[in-house]
Amino acid sequence: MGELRIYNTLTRREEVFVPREPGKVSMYACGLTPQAPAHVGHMRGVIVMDIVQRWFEQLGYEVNFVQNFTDIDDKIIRRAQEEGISTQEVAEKYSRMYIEDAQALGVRLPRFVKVTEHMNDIIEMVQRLVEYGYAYVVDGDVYFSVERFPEYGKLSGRSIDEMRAGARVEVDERKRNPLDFALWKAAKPGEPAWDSPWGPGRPGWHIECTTLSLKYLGAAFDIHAGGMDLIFPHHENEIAQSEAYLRCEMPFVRYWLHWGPVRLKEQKMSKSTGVFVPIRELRQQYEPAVIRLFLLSVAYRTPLEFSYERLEEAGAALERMRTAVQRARALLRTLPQLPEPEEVVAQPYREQFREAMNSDFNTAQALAIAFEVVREINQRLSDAEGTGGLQTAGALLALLNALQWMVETVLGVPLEIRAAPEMELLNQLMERVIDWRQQLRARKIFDLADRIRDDLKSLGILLEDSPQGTLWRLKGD
RNA sequence: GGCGCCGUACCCAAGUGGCCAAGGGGGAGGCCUGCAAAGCCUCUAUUCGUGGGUUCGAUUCCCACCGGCGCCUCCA
Repeated sequence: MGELRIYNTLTRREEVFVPREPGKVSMYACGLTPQAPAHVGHMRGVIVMDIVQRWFEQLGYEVNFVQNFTDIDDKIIRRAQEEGISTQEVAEKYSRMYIEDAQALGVRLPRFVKVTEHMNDIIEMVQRLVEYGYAYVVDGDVYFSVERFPEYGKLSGRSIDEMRAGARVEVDERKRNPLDFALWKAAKPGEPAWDSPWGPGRPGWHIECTTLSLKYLGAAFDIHAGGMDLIFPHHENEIAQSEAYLRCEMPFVRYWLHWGPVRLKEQKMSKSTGVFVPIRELRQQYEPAVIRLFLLSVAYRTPLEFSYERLEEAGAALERMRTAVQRARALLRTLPQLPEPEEVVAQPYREQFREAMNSDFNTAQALAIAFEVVREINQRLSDAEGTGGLQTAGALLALLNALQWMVETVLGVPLEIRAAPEMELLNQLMERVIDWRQQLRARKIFDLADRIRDDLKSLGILLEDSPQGTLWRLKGD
């Protein structure tokens, strides 16, 4: 049970993860088309991949994580026309915004690669597919012939016949099969275009991921990830063209990982439907820690209903963790020296947490373990307050370390209260305020002491009295 | 119509063929406190959509039904 198991969409089962190369993990996530601000649905993928990467690192793997920007396509062209700027400018603008959002959420950035910087690679790959007989040319367009790839449909679990029967797309008469998809699209007048053996044009939708992932990660790389809505047709088509390109001698990808959709008002959050919450907007209202906690409170494959109520709950839960950490630290600070951590106390929790993460990155369960640690920390703090004894200091430290490892290192949720430059000054000021108020309380001038507490509360500064003294903290957002 | 997923307490949400069905939020009571706050303790699913079946035993496996969702078209 000590090994990582990942749900593989291809086999529809959880499988023990075995890397292509010992000690190394190669992974690719389909990035977005930078043509509009990213929304919460995109953010879920970003956070999921961050967690996956972090966990692999904890397991001792060296991670090579690549993600693309599809910086040329129909939507970008349209957007450029709307905004009156070039397609490069559109892509640049929204890519930068995306990176900024990801960083703000504490995400470790993957290696980003752009489609427009790899046109030669793409053209070469399309040429090969034509050469091998998997693709055909019509009027400057190049199409992949799904019938030439017998395993077409293996990822999404459908057959060519089934799909043809239920096809809702209008049929392009030039295609041999309605499911055939474009590898290369001839440019229409006025569109950005690149020279190719078939005339000026640009890549079809799916080819960029094949080209880029194979270029940077090689064949049969470990993990290919994306939202569930990409399973068909995007990833299905990627498999077809990639394995055709590899002459069916080896698989394109070892493990397919897909996260569930974020929904809003009972409907999938999506740019096309106009039902979405931009990350930008959310970031103004909630700090990254709360957003991450919200997203991680549900297993990554489960659809997640977006709601401000859930966000508020995540905020309350985070505050519970932070309060425990703060109290524990305060107690430890009163000791003449830091005790030796009593690891045996924290070990079972670490084990359980590990097991949860190894179960297909089950962050919901992992979080439950973290909260059990919080409870034990609080219990020990209560005991210490009751008896005035600090016998448990070593245990407390071990638990605190474990909690920080779980929540901060692995889940990437910061437990530190924000570290603004003014914080130091505020610290010193509060130290004095608390001291003055303590004197009032000692003289039983409670009305004034209470008024100080109330006034500070209205400013968002909470005071908590305890036998060990008074703790203060800023009210969580 | 086809493929697939889900239905667990007031809300969110893990999970397992058989120990008390995690955890968070909320609520109730108690303890602590000058009062608060925080915290601790207890309680809040004899039960896991409904009806069958398999089994010594099912919430967990199978079937049917009801309800919700995703994909089949751009989509993270």
